[in-house]
Amino acid sequence: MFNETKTHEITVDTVILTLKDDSLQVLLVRREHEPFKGKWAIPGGYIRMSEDLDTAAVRVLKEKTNVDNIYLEQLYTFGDPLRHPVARVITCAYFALVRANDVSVADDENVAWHRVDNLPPLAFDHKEIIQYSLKRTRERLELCPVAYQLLNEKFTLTEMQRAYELIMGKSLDKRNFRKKVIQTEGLIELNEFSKTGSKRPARLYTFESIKLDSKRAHFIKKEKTE
Amino acid sequence: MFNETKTHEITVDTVILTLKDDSLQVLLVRREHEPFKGKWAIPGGYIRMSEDLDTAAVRVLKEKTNVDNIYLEQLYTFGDPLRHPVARVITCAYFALVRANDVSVADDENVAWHRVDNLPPLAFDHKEIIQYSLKRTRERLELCPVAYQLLNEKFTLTEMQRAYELIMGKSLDKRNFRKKVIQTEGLIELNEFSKTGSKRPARLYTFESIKLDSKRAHFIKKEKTE
DNA sequence: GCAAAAGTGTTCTGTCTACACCCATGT
DNA sequence: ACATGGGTGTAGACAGAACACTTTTGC
Repeated sequence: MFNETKTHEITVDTVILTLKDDSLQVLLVRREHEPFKGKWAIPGGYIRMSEDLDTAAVRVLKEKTNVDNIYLEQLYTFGDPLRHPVARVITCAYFALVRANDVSVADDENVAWHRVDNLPPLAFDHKEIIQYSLKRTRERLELCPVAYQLLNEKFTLTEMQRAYELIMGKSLDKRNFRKKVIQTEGLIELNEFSKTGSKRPARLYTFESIKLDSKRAHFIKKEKTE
Repeated sequence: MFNETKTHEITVDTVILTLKDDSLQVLLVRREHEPFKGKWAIPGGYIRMSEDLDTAAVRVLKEKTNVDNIYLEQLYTFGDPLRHPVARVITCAYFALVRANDVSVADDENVAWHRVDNLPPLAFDHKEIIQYSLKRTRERLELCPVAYQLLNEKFTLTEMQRAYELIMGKSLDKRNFRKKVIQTEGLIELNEFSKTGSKRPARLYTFESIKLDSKRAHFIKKEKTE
């Protein structure tokens, strides 16, 4: 009976997604300790006694990537008693969308971006968590333009379309995409043009700085319909 | 530093919703102990070491209502350090949709259904949890006909429409509602008619027994589009 | 002048909304 | 026969999908 009432450990783990090298990538860290020593895992940590779950997730993100003020949303809480081979650890999973440029990661043999379509073997149930975060990201994208969280502050519509395509995993019609996206509230057309490349310059756009955090994320759909 | 790495207590709390007396109601239990002794709260309990979170939620539900095999979905994990005035208790909240007829509750001064539009003062952050469960239920209802989880096995379309109206909080057009609902996959038109009442008998419908559990709930939308 | 990406409209189709009357039964 | 809730169809608005050519620049 003691066994049945004992409390459990609880952690936060965060799936950190970015666009990089024309693919959707997730930040993984190599585990330094058993279990799964040497395996890749999504970054996580314990929750301090004075911290809200969101705050803990923000802290973990900041520690790993040195970014804050980004899109961060609680994903799901995973509590299978067998998910951890040794202890009983329940994890409250978050996911974050970050701009690759904003991130300063020690991208070395122990911390690295991995393409979500080519993941290495992962510790615990982290593969399932990542898969679920992708599903949720797609759902979010259908409701609101969170993709701009992955883009630079100024971006072309082609870049934005490519972000959508990478996340949704399918190609989109250029005209339909633009027709829809230009009537998105908050999108601002700039009088600037990308000067990259040897082709026709593309108009740049930006987004009003709508601060989305995990608290507001619950209400995205509601806000849209009101 | 000890304080910062100490583990936390974790519970599951379940918002149990039903339709009763032409209103959406939630099952509340009166707290027997401090803190909030005597206040109403949603039922909850500790997670056993060998239990998955879903299993714990099912168990709590079974203990309180003696129903199982109903719609149960993880809602959100609430972890504000101030949500519990004494200890640090993180709660993984679930919500369940049950048929009032299936439930056997000791409906007394300590366990009772309450209309969601007229809640008594609640312990902890349980009001917020209930509000969020209503929002989620509305979202689910837009994607799939979970309302049948609240209806008797055989029901009339008018009953189903009323369920939608109570959950969505607005009245619906009868013809549009029927047009949409009759093309829902899984709805079966019976050659039986309700003989209640003194008016024209209404055709009865039923649903194929699609077993929805919290695991599948993640994939409801996906299944619909595939 | 040509290669390469940027930019631009129309038609069709299916879905959602608004809306009013007849039907079957019990009393 | 009448009161009551059950049951039905159509027209307009809107959103999403399919689809091809012209424009601007660097080389």
